[in-house]
Amino acid sequence: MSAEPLSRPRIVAAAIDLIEREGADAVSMRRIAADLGVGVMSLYNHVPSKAALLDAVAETVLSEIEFTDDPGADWADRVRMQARAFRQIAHHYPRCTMVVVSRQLKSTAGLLPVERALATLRSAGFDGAEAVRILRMFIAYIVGSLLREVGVTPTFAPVHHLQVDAGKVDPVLFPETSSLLPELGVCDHDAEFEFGLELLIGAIASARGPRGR
Amino acid sequence: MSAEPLSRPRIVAAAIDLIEREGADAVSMRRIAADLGVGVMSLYNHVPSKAALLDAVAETVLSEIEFTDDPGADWADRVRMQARAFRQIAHHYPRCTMVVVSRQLKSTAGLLPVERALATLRSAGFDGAEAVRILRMFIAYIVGSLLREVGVTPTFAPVHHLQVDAGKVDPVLFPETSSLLPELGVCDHDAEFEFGLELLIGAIASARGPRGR
DNA sequence: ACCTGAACACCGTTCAAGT
DNA sequence: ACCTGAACACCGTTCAAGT
Repeated sequence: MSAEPLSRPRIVAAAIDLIEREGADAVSMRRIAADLGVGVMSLYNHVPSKAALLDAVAETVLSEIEFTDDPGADWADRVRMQARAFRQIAHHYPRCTMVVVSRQLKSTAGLLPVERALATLRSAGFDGAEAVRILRMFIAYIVGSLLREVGVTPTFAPVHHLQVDAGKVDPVLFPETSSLLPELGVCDHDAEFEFGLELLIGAIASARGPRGR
Repeated sequence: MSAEPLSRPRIVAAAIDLIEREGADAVSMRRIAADLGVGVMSLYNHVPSKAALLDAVAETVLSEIEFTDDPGADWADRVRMQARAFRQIAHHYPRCTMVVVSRQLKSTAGLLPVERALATLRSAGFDGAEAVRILRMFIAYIVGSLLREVGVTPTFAPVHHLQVDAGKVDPVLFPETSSLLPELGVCDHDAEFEFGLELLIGAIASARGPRGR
């Protein structure tokens, strides 16, 4: 089918394609090989195992984040931009998001974002320990937001099914939930994400001020 | 092996056991059947598919959260307690956490926590839309924190490997990261979680005040 | 109603053989 | 160095047969 030689990047790209087309459950070495028009075992010349391939998928998606950092800008603006850049994963590779988030990478693929975030927070006047703490908090919020956005987090947030079978939610047992079904049934992901982001940045900013820096 | 009859709860319990013992990857219908001392196909009399079984695992773990709500307490205290109760999942069923978080449930299993949270936020004076927004933000933060705690979120937070191969992090390319390796290499999950929780509660509290209620 | 073994269409990966 | 088919030890699930 393709004249190009088999290579690790081409295999990873095929895997990402397959995941976006049919979901992570559809991934198999045999399927990817078929998509590339080669025998299964050919893959193993470039990738040691399926697990390693999925790690490579995660690393690649992570490394494709476009961080356009403006070191001259306000630290809060820089944090905003970095958080939004990270969130782009969910838009560019929605069905890979779970793969990215569920693989424990041991490479340095995700190190650049970390470096930038730490530098930004240090420039805002936080010491090392504070910067790490704050970074972890932002990552927790962002990762959790991505999972909701990608439609994976349980029972909470867009509950279209509940809206549809509104009768299923007993208004006596769950008065608040059933009265808020309209609100629970829709979710403006942009607005939702920005709301929490601003809240966190605001909280961080006022934590920085009072302590006097 | 066991005199008790096969039943859905027994199958789910065996699945949870297996996940906690050997991880989610070890789960197979055949393995669970073997653990229960029955033929594989017997399982299908109580559970329609492996996917449904994993959903049941998620629901069961979710429903075992111990929410001890004190409706008389301060709303901030109630939010604190509910967030901590949710986090108990990571302690009680660490290796099931990813399963819980990665399954999109359509049952009402997780509705009770939602109801309680909404009621608490309404009692604090937030209107319906605000309560939903705030709940989603807390859930994002908690879910993201659980994933870090369970050791699954990529490259960030406890980077023991990086600490071990400290030589791997180029201090020229990643000055902040490499100088903060000690801080990045350890993580007090309790402290980390409480830090973000208090920050969020504080921010919510001051968002409530100014608007005058 | 519940259990079951055989069978089918898949998996990931090892190995020995090719070029 | 790279590719490959056969083979092995697994999968989830359908179906027909048992009780």
